[in-house]
This record gives sequence, structure tokens and C-alpha cells, in this order.
Amino acid sequence: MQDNLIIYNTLSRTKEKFTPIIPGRVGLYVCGPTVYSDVHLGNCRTFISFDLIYRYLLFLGFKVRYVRNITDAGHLEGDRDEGDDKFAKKAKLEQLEPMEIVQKYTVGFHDVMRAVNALPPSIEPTATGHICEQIEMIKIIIEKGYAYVKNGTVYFDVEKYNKEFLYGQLTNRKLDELLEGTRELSGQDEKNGRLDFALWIAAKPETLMKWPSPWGYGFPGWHIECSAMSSKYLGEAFDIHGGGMDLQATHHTNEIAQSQACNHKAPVNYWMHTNMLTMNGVRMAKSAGNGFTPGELFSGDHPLLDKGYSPMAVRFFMMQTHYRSTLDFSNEALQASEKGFARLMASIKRLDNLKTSSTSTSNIKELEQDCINAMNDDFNSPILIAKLFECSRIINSVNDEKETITADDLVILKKLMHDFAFDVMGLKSEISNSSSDKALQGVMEVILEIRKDVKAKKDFAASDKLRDYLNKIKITIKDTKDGATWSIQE
RNA sequence: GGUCCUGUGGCCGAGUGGCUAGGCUGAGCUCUGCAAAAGCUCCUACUGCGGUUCGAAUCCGCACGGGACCUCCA
Repeated sequence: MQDNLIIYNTLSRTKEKFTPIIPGRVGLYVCGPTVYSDVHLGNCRTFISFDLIYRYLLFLGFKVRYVRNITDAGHLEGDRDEGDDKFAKKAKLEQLEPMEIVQKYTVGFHDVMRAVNALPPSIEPTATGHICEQIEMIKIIIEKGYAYVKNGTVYFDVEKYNKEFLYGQLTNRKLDELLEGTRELSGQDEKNGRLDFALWIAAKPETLMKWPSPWGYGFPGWHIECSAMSSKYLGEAFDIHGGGMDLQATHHTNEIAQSQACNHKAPVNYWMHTNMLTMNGVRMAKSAGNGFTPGELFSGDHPLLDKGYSPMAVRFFMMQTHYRSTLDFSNEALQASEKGFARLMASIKRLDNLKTSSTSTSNIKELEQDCINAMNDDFNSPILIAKLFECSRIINSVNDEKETITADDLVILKKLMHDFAFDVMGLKSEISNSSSDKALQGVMEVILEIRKDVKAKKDFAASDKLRDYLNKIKITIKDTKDGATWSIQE
């Protein structure tokens, strides 16, 4: 069952058979958010994509150690390797301690992840919690000759590294090409090479977040945290490293360089990159003014949104596109997903009331295999969803007594729908069980009972009046041959 | 400018060289007191021009369009 998984590896730019280092176990590292502001929808897409991947690995029976970091220090605003980091800047703006910024947005991030039903990672390490590990790693890189110190700042020597290793392998680029695209060093720059990047950055008097180090007070560069934390928890070489495609060229390239310089071995076997989320064809970003927060998306409180969309509709919407394709956001597309999701959930609810027969008109086992094949092929959730809709059609047809299913097949079908819709795709029915909802259920039962009575007396004016009144307060009544059902309109 | 991805029916979105994904929308039918739901049927596409092939949405070339990265970014 674990032998047929195919993963697209950025390193080779091809789909490869997945073979873990230790059979039955997977080490998975994903670059998490930098918590200096609200996560936006694009960030969420990456984490939802990897949640699907994590869930499917678990479904296949792998023991997965899933590490996703929180960047809470050392992420600079520009490429100058100087000045304040993003947290300090925001802290000054909001007149808070940098760690208050970190706390505020970490909590917000977790709230959103919970709303979209993303499983928490096994370990969620922070950069500030691993300063020692980062310093140790930098020391080794210096000892091995791939870094140099200038006025308390430590730089990684890319050209030196490239003589022994391939620096641009993740983007299939040669060093000369990279150098061409880089701007000239300015007079103030203390780096030796244009591509060199900081491992440790010397603190200035006004720097808020700083730690002692062999090179004086300072803070870590952005890339070193991932190298230090991934090797600490997953080993010097591990199975899968993921992140957004925008991290590929710089962050991940530098991560490989650091780890390789330190340990002299390739840190990761499979690199996975998720594609961007766009709004009307343009990448969603705060600077473009076309972004909104998940909270705004759920409430609909934003000029670009026609209405609010439930977290599960959003999750379903994202799963309808493969993780390596760009996903274009629009109200129309999201509303289509919302309806499709409701239809899928409605059919799953019908599963419990299906009548079985001595024969099946559909090949359920084949469908089950189709679902597995879809996910084995580089986590192809759009095809999986197409197959689940096929299951929906079968369920509805059996429910209408136009098709039949055996008791054995029904067991398989139930398991299939629950496994893939809930466990693998992480969807969940959005009906809550709060006490007020239970009271509402009771009231509705009474109303439907009364309506049933007047309908029996053919008093359709009265029954329609009940239905119309309920419809005005967004409750829909449907008469089926097994009695009436009700639901709340979104 | 460089590296790379991409162009599918009204919309979204899969796609292994041949056996018409799927969802949403629209039309018709069945069911139904009506409505809704559900099912069935229909709308059968692949940017353009060449090439390879018995056969291409799928491979190759060119053109045009869109996007990403090369600067912080999931």
C-alpha cells in the first residue's frame, strides 16, 4: 500500500516513486508562516495543501513526523541584511513588544488552521527557541570554510560553496546566470559576493530582538532556522521538504547550501512546492491590494467578496485544484464549489439510510481503487473529487431506487467516502451540535409534524404558508417520499 | 533581459498519444398537490500556424497571450 506513491520532486523536475529513508516512516518539513501580520489566503493554501499531503501519508499508514516552523525572529524587510526585522518594525508601529506581535499572530494563525480543519504538525518549532542550534550550525559552517565574519555579521560564501556543490540546483540555474541577474554591490555593502547571504546579523544599538553569540550580539538570518530545526528534529537527511513556490529560488536554495556545507550531504530527498493563489490572474499579495484575510473571507466583509464562505467550502474549493497549479480565486468559482460541497455532504448523509439488495449495479471496489490511484499520483485531489462525485451519484440513485447496492459494497462505499472525504481531504460536515441547535431541532420537528397533519387534510394553503414563513428566515423545507426534511440556507 | 511554468467547452478545473474527467451554470424530461431535492438527457472543448504519427488537447518547432521567480513573500 505504501509502495505506489508518486511525488513530483522539484530537484529532478519529474514525478518519482516515493521511497522513504526508513521504511514505514516519513520525515516531513514545511516552511511555516512568518508571524508578523495576519496570514492571508495564499499562505493558507500552502498549509492546506500540505495538510492534504500529511493526511494522505497517514492514510497510507506511514508514521509521519511533520515539522512546521514558526518564524518569529530574524526575517528582514529587504535584501540588505540590515536594519530591523519584520517583528521589530511591526512592534514599533503598534507600540508593542516584538514578542507580543509574535504571540498575537501565532494565535491568529492557529485559529485559522483550526477553522479549515488542518491537523496540527507533530512539532511546531520557533526560531527564537532554537537560537543555540542556529549558532552551533553557523560555527560549523565557518569552521568548514563556507562562511566569513564581517563586523559581527556572518555571511555565507556562495562562490566558495559552488566550487564543490551545485548552488542553483533547485531552480536549475548556474551560478554565472544567477550573478548576471543580481545587482551590483553598493559601496556600503560588506559582503564579498553578490549572492552571499547572512547567517547571523550583528545587532545595532536600536535592535530590539538580539542574542549573544561568538560574533557579538545579533540575530539569525532567515534561512538558517529551517536548516537548524529540520536537522535537529528530522536528521541531517530527511524525506520531504515543502513550501510555497516563491521560497524555492532563494530560501530553499540557501537552505540546501547551509545544510550541505555543514553536513556534506544533501539534506532532503524530495522537495515539494505548492503553487500560488491568484485573484483575477494576479498573485494575491498585500502589496497588490487584492488580498484579504481568511476571517474576511469567512464573514464576507471585504469589497472583493460577494458574500461570506464557510471554511469547509474554502477548503473544498482549494482541493478542486491540484497543488502544483495556480488557483484563481473568484466569487463565481467559490460559489460553484460551495454548492458542489453541499451536494457531496448531502449524499454522504444519505449513506446511513440506503437499502441494500442482492446485487450491485456499480463496481464499488473499482471506484475505491480509482481514489487511491488518484492520490498516489502526486496527490491529485481534483481527480479524487471527481471520483467521489461519482460515488455521490450512485448513492443518490440507490436512494431513489434506480440503482442497487449489496450490503458488502455498501460497507466499502461508506468507508471509502469517510476515508477520503473526511480523513484524507479533511472535510467535515458543518452542522454543529450546540444546545441551541438541539433546541432548534426540536422546534423544527414540531413544526414539521404540524405541517404533516395539515397536508394529510389536503390543506395545502396552510402547509405552503409554513414553508414560506420558514423560507423567509432562511430555513428550507423539502418534501421527500420519506417525509419532510429541513436545512438552513447558507 | 535571464530561468521556468502555462493557454482546455458559458465559468472553474483534471487529463496516460487513440476508448467523449468532474463540479457550477443553462435547457428539457421523470418524480411531486405545488416547490425543492434527486436522477436522466442535451450544450462534446482543447490559443494560432506548421511538423512527427495510421492517429495529438496530449510529442516537437515557431508565433501570440497569461503567470511565477531572478528583491521580502506560502
